[in-house]
Amino acid sequence: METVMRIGELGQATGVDIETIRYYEKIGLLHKPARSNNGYRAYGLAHLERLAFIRHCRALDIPLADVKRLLEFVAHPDADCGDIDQLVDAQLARVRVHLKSMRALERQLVALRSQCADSHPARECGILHELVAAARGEACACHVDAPPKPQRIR
Amino acid sequence: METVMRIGELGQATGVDIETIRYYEKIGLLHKPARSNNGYRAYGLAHLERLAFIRHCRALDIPLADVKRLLEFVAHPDADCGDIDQLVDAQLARVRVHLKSMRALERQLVALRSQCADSHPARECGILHELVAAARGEACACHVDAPPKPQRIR
DNA sequence: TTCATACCCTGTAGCTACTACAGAGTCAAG
DNA sequence: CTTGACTCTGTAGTAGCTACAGGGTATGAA
Repeated sequence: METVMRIGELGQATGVDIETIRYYEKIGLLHKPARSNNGYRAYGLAHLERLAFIRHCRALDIPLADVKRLLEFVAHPDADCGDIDQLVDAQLARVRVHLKSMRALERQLVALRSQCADSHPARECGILHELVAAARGEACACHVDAPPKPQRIR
Repeated sequence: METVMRIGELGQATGVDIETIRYYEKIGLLHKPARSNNGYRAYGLAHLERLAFIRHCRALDIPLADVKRLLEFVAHPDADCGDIDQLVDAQLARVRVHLKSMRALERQLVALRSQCADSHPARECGILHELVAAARGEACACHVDAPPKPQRIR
């Protein structure tokens, strides 16, 4: 008794969009499935497991390139796993950097938000004033602790 | 005495990459500057201010489409600013959602990371085991409090 | 039988916000 | 007269999808 699923069922089972599944196949992350007589993709349990694995890694925001490497480790259990912890470390570092800037961002936006509450002509808008002043390098509510020096953005 | 800058100087003054400046011009965010005899872009103070404004908004991670709207408010100070606070609110909400998921992510990655320290065959790698188990919907170190139900990602 | 509808197929283009060239022209200093 | 730093245009690439267009297929109801 073999489990065979069409793409829609696989999507349902894993919570992954159909288009995304086809995309994963196209970039070689998901193996090409067999086809039914009508040309529909026919997936088995192995596909389900692999896709669930990918999905879980993506939920951890691990880039697809790294997911690919992890899948290779899964496929070759005798290979040395020396890089796996580094891969996770790198991901953790990325997340922490992101987290730090997000926290700063939140503070800045809260400060900015406090400058304007109601509707009125834009010329009287505290938010706009803040943004314009900040752009001029003046001290602003949202960047009180930041140096006025221009820094390279992303 | 008019201030005239070439693109490189403008980039230096604002900390924005030259290619990015041209990109902003192309998408209509930055006005087309006058040209010198040799065809080089010749920027004035207005461009400097506008670009600094954009840069500051981007540092707050405000999407370019919203930056465009803000610039329209700056250009039309008599217009009602009713939407500006909502725009900032929306941005704040985005950042907070992001922040929340990032915090969860960090916890999960830390838990995952603790499963593996040294180099050994992949079949013995705790990280890999965790990921595979998680993909199967079993309780895993990184998702102890999460339901095993598949959820739509992104 | 015919029709609606709910699937599925391929292929391509779009999204955000840049970034990275290629291939050419301009200009000042040595 | 050459070198090097700057500038120009235009195109294509990045991540990770997402959204079509334009077609085929399967199933139940009228």
